[in-house]
Amino acid sequence: MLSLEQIVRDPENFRTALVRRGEDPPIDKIVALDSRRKELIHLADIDRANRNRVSKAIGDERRKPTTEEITEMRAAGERIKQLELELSAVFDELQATLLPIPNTPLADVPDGLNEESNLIERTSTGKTDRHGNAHWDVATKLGILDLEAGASISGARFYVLKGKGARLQRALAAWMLDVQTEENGYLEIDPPLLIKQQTMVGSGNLPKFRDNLYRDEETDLWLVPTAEVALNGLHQGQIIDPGALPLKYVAQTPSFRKEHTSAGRDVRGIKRVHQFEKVEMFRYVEPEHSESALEEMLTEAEGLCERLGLTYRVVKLCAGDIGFQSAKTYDIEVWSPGSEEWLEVSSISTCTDFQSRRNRTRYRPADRASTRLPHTLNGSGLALPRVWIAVVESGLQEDGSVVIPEVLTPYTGWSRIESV
RNA sequence: GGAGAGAUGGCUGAGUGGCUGAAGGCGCCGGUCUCGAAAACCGGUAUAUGCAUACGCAUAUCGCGGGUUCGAAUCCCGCUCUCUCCGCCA
Repeated sequence: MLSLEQIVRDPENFRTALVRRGEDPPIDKIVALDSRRKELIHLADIDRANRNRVSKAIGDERRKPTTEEITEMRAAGERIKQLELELSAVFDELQATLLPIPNTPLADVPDGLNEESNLIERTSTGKTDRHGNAHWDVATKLGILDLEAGASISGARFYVLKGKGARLQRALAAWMLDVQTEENGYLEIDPPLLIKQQTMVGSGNLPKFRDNLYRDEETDLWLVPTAEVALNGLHQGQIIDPGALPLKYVAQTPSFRKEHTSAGRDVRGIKRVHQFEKVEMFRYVEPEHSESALEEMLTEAEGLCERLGLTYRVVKLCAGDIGFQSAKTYDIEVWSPGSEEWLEVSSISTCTDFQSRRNRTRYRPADRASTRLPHTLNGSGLALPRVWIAVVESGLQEDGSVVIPEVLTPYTGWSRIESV
């Protein structure tokens, strides 16, 4: 959520920033609602202050209230109730208006309304001219991927990994978690996967993106679409102690996404599925450090691709292509020789204070200082099925076997996947 | 699922209708003392909103929501969460 205070102070600034994303925000409506809100607060406060004064006098003088006082105070109480009623309606409308508005892009985010305006920052030295069989052929033949079984158990866009295929994924996840916790200083978290509505609102996934989320009707809980949601909820409503920032968390969880907005796209293989594993990095930082934290996280995620020997590139998303809660995003894409395309395996964003404000997550910079909103950053480190695809397709040998990256062998106990 | 207990400030813990935004203690911050420190003593220590250039003033908040009352942390109703015991269960 954007700052109401700041919008009212400088409406045009917000309008301009949001237009860059292709949005036409109802800024005028917000400003009008806010001035009505202030007016109502003021009127109710006058009545309340008066009532408090009279009641206190009665108490101090240890007497019964007079008939006139009772009549008058009852009338005041009635007015207060009415004002509060309208105030709560105005507040609700203000919330409903603000919640679907996305974050404002940072100044250095490139202009553009769709992915064509994204900037390729750099491409690793690996080959991109290498072609091979697609993972759905290679892996099926090796007996490590069973798309039919996935479809039979759960339907389209579900899959089953078997044997060394399952082990490969587990090894990737374990290795990534180890790198993040042992080298990069993240604290490992194993969060709940069923999420309260309030927490989903806090991260920015609700109210706008309910179509892409799974939900249990009976308990009103939502399946995590990314661990970001849970890690972002970790401190909601809290005031983080002085000196505690930065907080760095990493979690491996499944991600559940309906993906029917993209029906018909990427239908083959496991590139786009309803349930996938992902290792997610998340940081809470002081606003002063959020830009450098973003660069660090990018470097950390790139390091993983590098050490897996994958060909990858870094893309800086344009204003129209960054996610709802993001102010600036880098994507990392790895080359899939089989399908001859770049696969997004990581998306690294700073959400500035957008999520903290929704969550009421605050921190105290120093003892006795007043609270501020921390910046939150998230980044995949990395998304598993796509890394799995790239590892399998890139490691494909002439004889149909697959050689896996050396960093993984301590986690697998073998270095090659052979035909059965 | 059944029975019971509880939820007050950073922590602990008083408080059954007005003098309680909230005693006392701990912690924290500042000061006195000291060569320095400890101890002792003095003072200060919640969040949010509105108004004001500002000193500041006002309002709200004692798990959450509603009700009674001139007035609610305190009385009534509903909910959530935590704890204990029983049942069930990976």
